[in-house]
Amino acid sequence: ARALDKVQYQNVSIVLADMKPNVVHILEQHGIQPSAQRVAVAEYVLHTTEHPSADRVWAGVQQTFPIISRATVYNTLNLFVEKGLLRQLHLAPDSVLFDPNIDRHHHFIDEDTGKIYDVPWNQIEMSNAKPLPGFEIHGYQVVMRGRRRKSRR
Amino acid sequence: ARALDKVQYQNVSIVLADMKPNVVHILEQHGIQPSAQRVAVAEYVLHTTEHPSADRVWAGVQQTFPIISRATVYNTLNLFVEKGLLRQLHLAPDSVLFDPNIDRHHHFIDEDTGKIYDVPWNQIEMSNAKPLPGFEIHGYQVVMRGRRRKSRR
DNA sequence: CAGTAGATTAGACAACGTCTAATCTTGACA
DNA sequence: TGTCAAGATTAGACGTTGTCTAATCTACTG
Repeated sequence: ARALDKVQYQNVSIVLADMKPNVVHILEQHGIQPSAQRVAVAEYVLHTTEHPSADRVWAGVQQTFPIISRATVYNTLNLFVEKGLLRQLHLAPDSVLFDPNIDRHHHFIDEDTGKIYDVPWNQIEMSNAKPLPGFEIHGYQVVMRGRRRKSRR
Repeated sequence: ARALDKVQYQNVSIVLADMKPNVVHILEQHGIQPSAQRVAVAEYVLHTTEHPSADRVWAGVQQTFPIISRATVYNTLNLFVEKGLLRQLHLAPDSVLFDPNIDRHHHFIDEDTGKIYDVPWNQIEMSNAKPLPGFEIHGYQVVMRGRRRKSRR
């Protein structure tokens, strides 16, 4: 695997000091060419416990990697989803969210803030989650909605 | 309750022949002023088993009620949701969908066509669907994804 | 050191949903 | 019935999200 400790674009070169080689390996294991931009996006999106939107990722990555375009972030995130590195969530009306947790789990949505929380898979017992007749099921999850309880005593 | 058998706008009057008075009562029961446009939207959206988007509703209503603007359809659908007549679904990346079925139920998404099917509430047995600590839960549902099975023999 | 495949880019573009100011209709009241 | 205020509707502008395209750049090959 290559070092990938710097990248240059348009005569400007950028040193990627803190890039853990770990991320490069993850990309390669998923059959993704580890360009510097992709490493930067992976570095951000795989190390968050939130569920950021594409533009949120763009803003976050730009802080450590200023030279990256919006199109690349969108391309990269879609590539990661295609390669099984991320999952897309369609839970909010505003935008698609990306979930770095690819293990089975459920979601809880705070209706006030829009924040999304992971719920462990085995916290909910479920049975008879069968597909419709004539269909095959690819996956399922429980989506819960609620809001923070008023503190009382 | 008023008759509401016609409406006029900009010197053009439209007769609402087939409007079931039933729909007018439903609107009034939910505290909604039954204008002609609202009745037309309700007539369409409450009598479908699909899960149309707002623009889909607009197109559908226009076939029987040509004089209605896009803004009114959006306003009306949002009003219906606010008054508990419809529910919003955030299942697809493209647009918000509206569900005339306000009873508890689950959903199955055909990943090929994007079509959404209702799944009866009691078909799935679930337990321990508790809120996160410090939260109160407002509702929950199971979202399943899959595709039509290839026919074989 | 060229040549080529793949990655990146800026900006145009399309779709969805909201907003605003103006206009219209309705219902109340005289 | 005529007037008026409150509410409903409208066209179009606008903002955001996401995709697309053609051009440019980088990295790999020999």
